[in-house]
Amino acid sequence: MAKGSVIIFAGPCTVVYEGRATSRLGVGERLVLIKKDRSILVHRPTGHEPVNWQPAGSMIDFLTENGLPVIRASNANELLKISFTAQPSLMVFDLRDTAEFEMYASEEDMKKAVLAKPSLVEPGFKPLEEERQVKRTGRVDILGLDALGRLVVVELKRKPATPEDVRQLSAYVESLNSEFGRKPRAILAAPSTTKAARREMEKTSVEFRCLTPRRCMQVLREAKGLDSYL
Amino acid sequence: MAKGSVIIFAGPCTVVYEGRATSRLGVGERLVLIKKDRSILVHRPTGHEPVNWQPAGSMIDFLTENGLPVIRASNANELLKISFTAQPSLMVFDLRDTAEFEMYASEEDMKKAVLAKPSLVEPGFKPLEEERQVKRTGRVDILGLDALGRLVVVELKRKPATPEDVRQLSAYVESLNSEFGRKPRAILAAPSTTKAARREMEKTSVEFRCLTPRRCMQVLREAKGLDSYL
DNA sequence: ACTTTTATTTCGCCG
DNA sequence: CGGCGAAGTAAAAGT
Repeated sequence: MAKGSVIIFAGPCTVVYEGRATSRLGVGERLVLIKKDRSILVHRPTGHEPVNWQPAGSMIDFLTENGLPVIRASNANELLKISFTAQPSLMVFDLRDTAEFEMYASEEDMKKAVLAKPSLVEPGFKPLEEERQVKRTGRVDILGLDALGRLVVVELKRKPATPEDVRQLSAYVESLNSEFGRKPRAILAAPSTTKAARREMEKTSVEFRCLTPRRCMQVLREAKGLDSYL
Repeated sequence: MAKGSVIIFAGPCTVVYEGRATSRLGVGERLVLIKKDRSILVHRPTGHEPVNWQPAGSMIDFLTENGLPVIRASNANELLKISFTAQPSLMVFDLRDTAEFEMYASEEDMKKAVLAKPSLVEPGFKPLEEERQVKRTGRVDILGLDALGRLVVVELKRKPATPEDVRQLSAYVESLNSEFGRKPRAILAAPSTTKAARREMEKTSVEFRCLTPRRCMQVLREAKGLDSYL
């Protein structure tokens, strides 16, 4: 992360973007942030997302047209052009920031929790493999055996399960059926389901298991506490 | 859009987020933008995405701890806390911005182009309905008939088609099969496909038709040119 | 208000 | 480097 200056232009401008799509924005007062890594953001007075932007590594040119500043940020396939219609204010900040950003309770954390405590899925569940590549279909979160020794595919979601999630899991079931000649059970573990997902599940024998990121965090903390004794 | 002030704090701070997940960020110099709609952004010196944020409508409190400013931005389930470790610089910008943001060549535009010139899908294609609701499955982009009078489901994508897209289209085929007792043809029109999507298509009789947003834009321009004569 | 879909998604991982 | 799935996705559109 290290350090770098951030330049802010504040003033009235028009914005044109040509690239993956095309956009036009008429005259209005905005903030333009340009960072040392040559990422650029155009912010309107509302909305937490920039109206236009260009990711890091763009080529940034500062031009003048009719005595007013113009910023061109371009890469191989995209062009962002910001034309000021009056002299903008200009500020420069030198920022030093070497801190590490840490995030917890991701879907990855949910998987760690299930591997640490498989009964989160159901009593007697035994994980065999994680992230198994299923032929021509994709990757399964966890593959394991249930208490009766039957193959189980587990899909983890940190948000309410959608019909999409159910279809994806069904596709895994079909592929594994082809591969092993036996239909595995399918368990979708998520904090909840949407109604449409429920309907999709009724059609496809996918089972639902309620599992929240919060519960997984608890398990991980307990597991970590145990680790410190080993 | 109208107008509103934007407040920028610049200075060293720590950031804590608790909500859908949990994050921690140690001391470093950052920019904090607060807009009139009470959206809030924390920007590090690099990266075009904010490291932490809170969407519009958050409750924002300005506090003081040990003589230094603390910003708390919270909503029902989430809390963002920014604690400065030295006096930050403070700037306020009053921005007036009423311009309309216009974006072209979206998936919607692709649909308009196909309706204006159905042969983009294939010669003899005749659209019947757009955005048809399919029972318990979702909405189909375009439903029509091919040159031989067979039912055709068309799905449009402005980006390379994924296995996800193929599965979704297959689900439509199944639903329409149940509904009409006849299996429709399925055409996925996109600028390209991923390899995995190709494999998925081989399994499911979904056909691919190359169609780029750029070509659609041309057609729309032509159609617009025609319109001006009518 | 809730669900579903889209996105110039961005980001990270893995082949 | 491309493909693929996740994201505190966010925001828009439909129900």
